[in-house]
Amino acid sequence: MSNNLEKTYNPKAIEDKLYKKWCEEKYFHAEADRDKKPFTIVMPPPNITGKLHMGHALDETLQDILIRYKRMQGYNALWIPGTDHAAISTEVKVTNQLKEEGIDKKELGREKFLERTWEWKEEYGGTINEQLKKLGVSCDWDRERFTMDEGCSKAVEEVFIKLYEEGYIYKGSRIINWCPVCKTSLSDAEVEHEDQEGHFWHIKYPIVGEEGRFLEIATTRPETMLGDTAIAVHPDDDRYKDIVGKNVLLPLVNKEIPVIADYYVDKEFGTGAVKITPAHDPNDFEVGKRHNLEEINIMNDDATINEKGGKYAGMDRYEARKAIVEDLEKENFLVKIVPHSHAVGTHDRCGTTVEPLIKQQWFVKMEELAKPAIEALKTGDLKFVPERFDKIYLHWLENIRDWCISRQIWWGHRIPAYYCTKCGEFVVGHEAPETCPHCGNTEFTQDEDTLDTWFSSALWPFSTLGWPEKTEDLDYFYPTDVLVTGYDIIFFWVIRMVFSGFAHTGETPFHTVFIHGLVRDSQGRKMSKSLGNGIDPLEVIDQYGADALRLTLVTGNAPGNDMRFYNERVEASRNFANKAWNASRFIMMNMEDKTITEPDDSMLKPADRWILSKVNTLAKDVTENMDKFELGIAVQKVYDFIWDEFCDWYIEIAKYRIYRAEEDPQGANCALWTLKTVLGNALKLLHPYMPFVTEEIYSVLVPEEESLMMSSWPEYRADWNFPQAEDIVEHWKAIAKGVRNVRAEMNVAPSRKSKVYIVAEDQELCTGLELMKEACRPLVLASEVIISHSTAGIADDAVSVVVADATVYLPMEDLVDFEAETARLSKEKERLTKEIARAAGMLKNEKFLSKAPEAKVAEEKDKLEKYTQMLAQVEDRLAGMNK
RNA sequence: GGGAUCUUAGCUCAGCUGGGAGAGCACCUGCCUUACAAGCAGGGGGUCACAGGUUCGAGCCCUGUAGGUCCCACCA
Repeated sequence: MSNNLEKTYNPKAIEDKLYKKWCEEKYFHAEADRDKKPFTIVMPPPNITGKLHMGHALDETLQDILIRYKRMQGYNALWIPGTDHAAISTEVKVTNQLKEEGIDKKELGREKFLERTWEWKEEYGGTINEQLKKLGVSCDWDRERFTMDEGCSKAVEEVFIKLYEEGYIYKGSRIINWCPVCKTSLSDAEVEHEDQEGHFWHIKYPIVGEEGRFLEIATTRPETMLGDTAIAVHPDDDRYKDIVGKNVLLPLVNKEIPVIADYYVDKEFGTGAVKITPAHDPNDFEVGKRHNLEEINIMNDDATINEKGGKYAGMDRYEARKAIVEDLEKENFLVKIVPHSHAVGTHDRCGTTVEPLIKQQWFVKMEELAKPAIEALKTGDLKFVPERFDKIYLHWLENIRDWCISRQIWWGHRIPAYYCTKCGEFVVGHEAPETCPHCGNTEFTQDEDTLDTWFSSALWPFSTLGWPEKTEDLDYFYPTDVLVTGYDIIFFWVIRMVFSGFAHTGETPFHTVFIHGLVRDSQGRKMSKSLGNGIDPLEVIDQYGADALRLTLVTGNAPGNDMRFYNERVEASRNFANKAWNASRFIMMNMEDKTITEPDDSMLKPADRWILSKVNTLAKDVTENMDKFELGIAVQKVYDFIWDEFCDWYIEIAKYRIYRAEEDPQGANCALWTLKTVLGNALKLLHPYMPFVTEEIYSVLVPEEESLMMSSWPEYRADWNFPQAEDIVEHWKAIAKGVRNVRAEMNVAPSRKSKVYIVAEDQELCTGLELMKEACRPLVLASEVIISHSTAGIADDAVSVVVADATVYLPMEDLVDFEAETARLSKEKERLTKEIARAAGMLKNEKFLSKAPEAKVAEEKDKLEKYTQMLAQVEDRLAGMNK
């Protein structure tokens, strides 16, 4: 930056360079150190199937802001990165890739398939990390983990065995969600319910022994009638009371099934009679259990009808539906077809309609495990930001059902259960036993199933720190501090991490869950591959820089809310980076060839004190906001400070002394020192949000320091509190605004300078204003500024501007339209009259006086006084005009 | 069916424990003023969805209404 100063900020020229330096210097690395307080975040591991999308960009940016902030505050900040093996997603991807090569997964075999998947992981698994680096994330790459690496796998095995031995894991035959395309079971969380337009088929079943009498049922899935084993009605339903206990004839199948009574049935819905298919519906399964009904599975794993389906065998479930409806119609069993929309479960990874099936699966018994997780939230050991997500968390945990953890796929942690080849009994353990405890056999085969991908990520906060070993890292960094993630993943992951933390480490894995929303497109739609409306963060970085992207993602949005993303917003952020860059460029240009020293306190002008005071307050406010996770508010304050206070006012005021460096080197030094100091602090406050541009500027501004990211966070200091200086500068600002305003209204050319008279009664104010007279002269476009107590010597028709405690006069008779000036003053009079009425009204209110806080009452009194005085001045002016 | 959340300027959204309505973009006017036209200065524009209530005081708290979004849920 020093020699060839680029006029606009060019992120490409610095980002990669700085990131490389940070890595080389090991700034991101953290080791346990008992002299420092730890601050730990584990990164939600991106899937190895994925590439960086806006959701990641947001998630990682928030984490990076927190970790950089805490690091600067002196914490031993550790951020652990890693990736997730994403069991089903990856298996689907690799399977498809093989398919394109004409290779069938089954034929390839398990071993070869896994080899292939590992290759795939090596090739693509790391790309997302490279993309993350473009964002500037300061995570500890030396500690990068993978959910299927040795340590994590060990943790998974340990947990499985432990939970099994404690009775929390069991194997059972239960109805589960089955994906007929992926051919695996799914947990409830992996099933998405979407409303689909379907039909209600009304079918009549002949009642056995009552010739000509039928029982009419309504169903959305006629094909499952092949597996019907009963018809259920409500016990109190008078329509059907007499036929409970009788049999009906199942059409097409020609089998007699009983009519049973069960409270599950809703009398008001449909016909009040429900066909019961225990093997293909979760409710029917429950009803079947209560009534000891036979469970007839009529489907194969690919959702075609099996041999139990008679003539329909071999048909797909939807073909079978069509054929069955046709046959029912042919044989006069179909009463009517009514359009009906209802919720259909689909697999969240592939969109296939889920088929409820009875299967042998492994489950985690949840009720007991959920209790400490519920308790933690209630006691405050765990909290959500924003709080409203408490309810979602609690509702899920309080209604939790057992977790189906086995998957019939190959990519994942294999279940550590070993089956005796002779008697078929199994043993759970780290490896197969020597001999079967049941029959003495010595041959075993391991369970073919793998575990739900979330089973391993549930252990992430402690498996990454070495658990189950009792490592120093675990002892020092665990529990972690904050978990940052989207609300869409609370069920899958957050809840499972919390109960796992309690079950295996005895404590919550983090004390705060910081939840963010989704990044949507400019029209508010979810970004998706199918819509093709996704915006690639890397392209945004390429075009505008990582800092601009990061700033965009954290501003203009309240925590937990979704946000819309569009380039105009990034442009605004980029412009801000450029603004900061240019302000710095200006300062650097003027600092060249000079040694800046800290001036004696007495040398400081009101403007210097004012801006020091401002940046000091800013540090305090920003820290408070960040501690409350109000990141958007915090950075907005820094933005406003840099642009509106520092650039628009302080730099402009400082120019006077800078340009007179030769006549007054001490004054220039004083201004430059203040510029450097204040900018340095502002850069620190901005650094967590915009790490690259701030680091680059800082390295030139403060070359004596090693790095901005490793520097210390500004703290509020009592000696940088200058209310009097602030008062003077605020007066000057009001004067400048008033002058500019009036000139603009009168269309005075900017090039035309005028004399500016400031008349104020208060001596102290006059003295204060006088101190900055020359520095502020350009701000009021003045040829000369005259400050005094009286209007003596000012032409009667001079234009006046009334500000608090003072009146400003601009003698521009030739340029001013007399009528326009009268009108303007009248308008001003009206405004002031209103303000006075408002304040006076409040002060007349007895209740206000007695109940409002004293400070508020005093404030209103001050305003009343101020406006009254201003009104008098305006009226004076008007009287003068009308002479 | 249960729950959450939103409704504020033309657009997208902030607005922390209640104390004179804000930003960015867009728009209008004037400026290439030696850091920045990705800029500077000035300006217009809002019944804070609606109706009640609490309060000295409500965009903010309470109740209800309307509309939108999302999540959960075993009415076949």
